[in-house]
Amino acid sequence: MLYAKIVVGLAVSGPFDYIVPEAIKEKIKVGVRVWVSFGTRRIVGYVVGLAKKSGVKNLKPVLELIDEQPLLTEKLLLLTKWIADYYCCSWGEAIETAIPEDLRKGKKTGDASGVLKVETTEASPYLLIHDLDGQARWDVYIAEIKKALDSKLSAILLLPDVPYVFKARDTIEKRLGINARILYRKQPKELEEWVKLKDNEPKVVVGTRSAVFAPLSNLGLMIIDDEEDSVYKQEQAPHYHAREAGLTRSKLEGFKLILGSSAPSLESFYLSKKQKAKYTLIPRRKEFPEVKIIDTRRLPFQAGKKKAILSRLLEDSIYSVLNEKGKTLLFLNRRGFATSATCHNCGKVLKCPRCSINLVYHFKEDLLGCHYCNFKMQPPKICPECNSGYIKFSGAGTEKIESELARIFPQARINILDENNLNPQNSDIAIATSSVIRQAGLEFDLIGVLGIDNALNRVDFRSTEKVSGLLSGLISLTRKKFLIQTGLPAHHCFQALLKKDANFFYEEELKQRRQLGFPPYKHMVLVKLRAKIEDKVKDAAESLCANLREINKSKDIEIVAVNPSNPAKLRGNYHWQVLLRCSKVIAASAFLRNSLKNFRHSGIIVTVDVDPL
DNA sequence: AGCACGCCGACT
DNA sequence: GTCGGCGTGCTC
Repeated sequence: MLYAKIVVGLAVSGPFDYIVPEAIKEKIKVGVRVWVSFGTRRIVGYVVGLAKKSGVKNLKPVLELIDEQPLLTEKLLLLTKWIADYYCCSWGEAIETAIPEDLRKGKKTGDASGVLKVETTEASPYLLIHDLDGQARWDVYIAEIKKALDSKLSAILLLPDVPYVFKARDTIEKRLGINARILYRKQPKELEEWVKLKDNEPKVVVGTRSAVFAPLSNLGLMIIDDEEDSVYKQEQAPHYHAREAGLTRSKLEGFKLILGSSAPSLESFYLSKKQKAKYTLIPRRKEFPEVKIIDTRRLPFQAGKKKAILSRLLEDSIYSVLNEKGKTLLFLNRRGFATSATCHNCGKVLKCPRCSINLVYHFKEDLLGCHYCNFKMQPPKICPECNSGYIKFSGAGTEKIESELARIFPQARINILDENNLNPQNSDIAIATSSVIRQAGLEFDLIGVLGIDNALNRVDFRSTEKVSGLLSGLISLTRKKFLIQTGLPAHHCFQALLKKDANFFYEEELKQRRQLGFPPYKHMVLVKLRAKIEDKVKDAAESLCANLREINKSKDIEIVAVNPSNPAKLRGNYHWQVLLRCSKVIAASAFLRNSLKNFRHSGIIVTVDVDPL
């Protein structure tokens, strides 16, 4: 008798044993897909093991073989198993996040030939490239890819987004004179492209997050560019991070892993600090601008009025740049005109009906909009709450700044840069939110940073890191003058710029993270709960938290808090979360898997997010 | 995640 | 009397 150990793409722990029928005994292999009856359903199963005996009675048979050759290599099975153990999902769910959709639905591949195996036993060194120049790291990438190909090994290059993938593919093809493959979710002919990667020809694959699972068997190199980008963390469960998956895959398969960024994550910097990764700093080639930090607490008041949006110094600087026909960029991370709409009479602040978020007034459309869901409404003439007061708009967004500037500098051409219009060509003064920073090749004579304190005052331990990354992106767009208006001038994310020391911020931030027991020193785990009824979610979250505290025996696992999420209401659902902290994620994940198994509150959806961003 | 089984309310 | 609500348990 032969039995197959099979996992399925559902939130159920397996593997499940099935009888292998005589007819397919010779053909079934670890790594193939099969059709199985599961409960009352017929679904795709993934064979993760074969055994001569089974401890389970009344087994069902495997219904049908889907693949002639293993779809999943042994290494890919190990990697997905690790994803399941670390990110607290089932092995089957992890496998399904690693393969194209057509394969999850049981579509046949038209056969792939992967027989020959080139084992690479090279130790896996990690390299972190901190590239202040912005583009210089590409020389290293190209050289390393060439090196891999010369040793008849393949390379994977990950980028945050599809347009970058195409750009990178072109660069590689041009500089190396080869053909590179492209891989990203939902690309045309994704399945075909995926299957083509399985032959053993050395090749270069350029892709997005999911390409970390590209089915290459002879990897010599993986590069993760812009490794600090949050898109490398999957928003849906399983919430894996491509950097962590890449590090683990590198350990399993023994290839070199390069992390590249102009503003590395603290996780990666810490990796290099611990000597686990080699650190290379590429210095900034163009001149460093003059940096000034303007203390807004000491801004002179305009005669009898509230504080000005622009400080005197910034206003004067813009004026002289204008006079010299130069270009100014003003950065403000708040879209819209007014960031809150308040009733003059009862003080009611208008919020999105589906989210716990203030509505933002957009001048051009003359609409109030929610920046979380796409809710929009006409601004009411009088307060819907008390039916008497007028609605007053306050808080400055990019549109407000635009109108202010138009008043102060009537002669200037002023434009807001956003997703639809990233070209500052015809602007004397461009106003932008963070979407602009990625745009390569922009150059300004003056950059002014406004309203950054909101971002810094968030109850998010990563807020400082985000601001620092934002500033380093911005400062790369000028070689002349960089002005920051802030009420927190002593903050290390600003002081780092004054010191012109690339590592100052990281050292300082790591000190604080260590003191507070935050990542990368400790791991956070969020158990998220959501439902339509607020009280139900609250009760469920609190009872889950109490339950976890009661049954937790591990000294390493700390059940920190139970809170409403931020935002607490999103698209009509209420969100609560239980926060855990630990040093050993695999153990904490196993603890949660066990505890959540018999925790059922009807109508409530529970998900686990390990290492949340 | 589904899907079935089972025990309570309001309808032809 | 029965249709159907969803709470509960299971899937080799």
